[in-house]
Amino acid sequence: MSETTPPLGRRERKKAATRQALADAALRLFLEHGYDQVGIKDIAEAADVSTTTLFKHFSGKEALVFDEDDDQEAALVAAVRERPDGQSVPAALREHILRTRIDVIADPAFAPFRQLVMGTPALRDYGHRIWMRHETALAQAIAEDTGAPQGDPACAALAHFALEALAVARGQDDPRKALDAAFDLLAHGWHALPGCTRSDP
Amino acid sequence: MSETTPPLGRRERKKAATRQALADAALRLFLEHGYDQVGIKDIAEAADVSTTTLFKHFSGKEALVFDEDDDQEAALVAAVRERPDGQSVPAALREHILRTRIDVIADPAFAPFRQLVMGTPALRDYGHRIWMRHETALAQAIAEDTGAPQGDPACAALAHFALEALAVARGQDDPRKALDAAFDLLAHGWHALPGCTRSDP
DNA sequence: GTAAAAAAGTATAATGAATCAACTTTTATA
DNA sequence: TATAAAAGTTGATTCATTATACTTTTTTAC
Repeated sequence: MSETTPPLGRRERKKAATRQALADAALRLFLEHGYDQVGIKDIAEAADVSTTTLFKHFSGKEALVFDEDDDQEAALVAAVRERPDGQSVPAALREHILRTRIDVIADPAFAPFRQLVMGTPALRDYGHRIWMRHETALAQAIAEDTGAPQGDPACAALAHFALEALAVARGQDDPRKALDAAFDLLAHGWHALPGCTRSDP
Repeated sequence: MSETTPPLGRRERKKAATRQALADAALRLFLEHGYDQVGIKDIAEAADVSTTTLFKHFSGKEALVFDEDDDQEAALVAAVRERPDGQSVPAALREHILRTRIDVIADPAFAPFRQLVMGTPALRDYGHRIWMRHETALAQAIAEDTGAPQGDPACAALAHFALEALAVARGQDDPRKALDAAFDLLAHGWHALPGCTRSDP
């Protein structure tokens, strides 16, 4: 669906292996000693390459932790395009994010990784940034779906807020409940909330 | 309203002067040559202080560009608390943000500054981060206003989205229109939009 | 009014991420 | 097989930021 498919040459195989060795070494060391306690040099040494080689594979220290997920964007767009009949766009996005980004991380096996990322500002920010990269693609998919013009501000807003909903949810005690609250707001608006007195149309 | 009020000692006066000299020199140099072309050393020299002194006044290179606005948060909270009768929370926030963060910047005199910040990823991100710092205070103000419990996820979501609306608006051709679209979404929900077929309750 | 404390500032060196330039080895291919 | 492209290496270099140890200024308390 993307690159040179199955027949990888020896070259690309070795390249991928080096890259993987770097990512593995980095994650292991970060989990063992903490992100700030591990230097680029340590990682390169552990993977038995030079630091310059490391930077040819990864754009920076934080990138070592995140797999550059190409499919993630496709899945997000598909969640909108191929949602079941009768399901609204916000509902489709809520379910997709809940399934792929909240429930998965809730697995106790991911706890140390989760703790590493959320406990390191540089990693939290970087993760958030690459997640938000899907904003324009998602906005476009929503616009197409609803027949709105390219770059319609309402679609752009929904796309942005839907992606941000993940950050909101993660900052709360009960992420699932918080995600529901955020998407209820996006679906029905603040005026639809119970304790919303003093409102004007 | 905050610090040692009028009677500033010589010490604090000089300190403030040094700080201002640094901020002025930084902004001037950044505007002249671009953020990445100016080093910390250049700024310190222009303000005639050592680089160590610079870092005693500012937490980092990006902070030189932004006045650490203490009142900003107070104004945001006040916009919710002291809004006119009959105005909803989203409407109050929309107006406040439009007035203090969109219309002001639209002044052509701010164009170079605006261009500097928006054209420099490090500055754009930093500015966004300090703006989002008001999230919890705003969420609390909203919760108090509506009688919701502390840390209510719907209030947290509204606070987050309302602040993010600024970023959405700035990324569009017509920021004012985009801000309206974003706040319409927050106020009335996606289901209230015209081209919103295939929706479920 | 002076002495001690607190705070601002300086110089210098170190760390750590990221980049640059020049070179070697490996792999693929014409 | 020759050769070009890509992977990797070495070593130096830049730049923001921090640490250490020192000097000067201003305040405050006696």
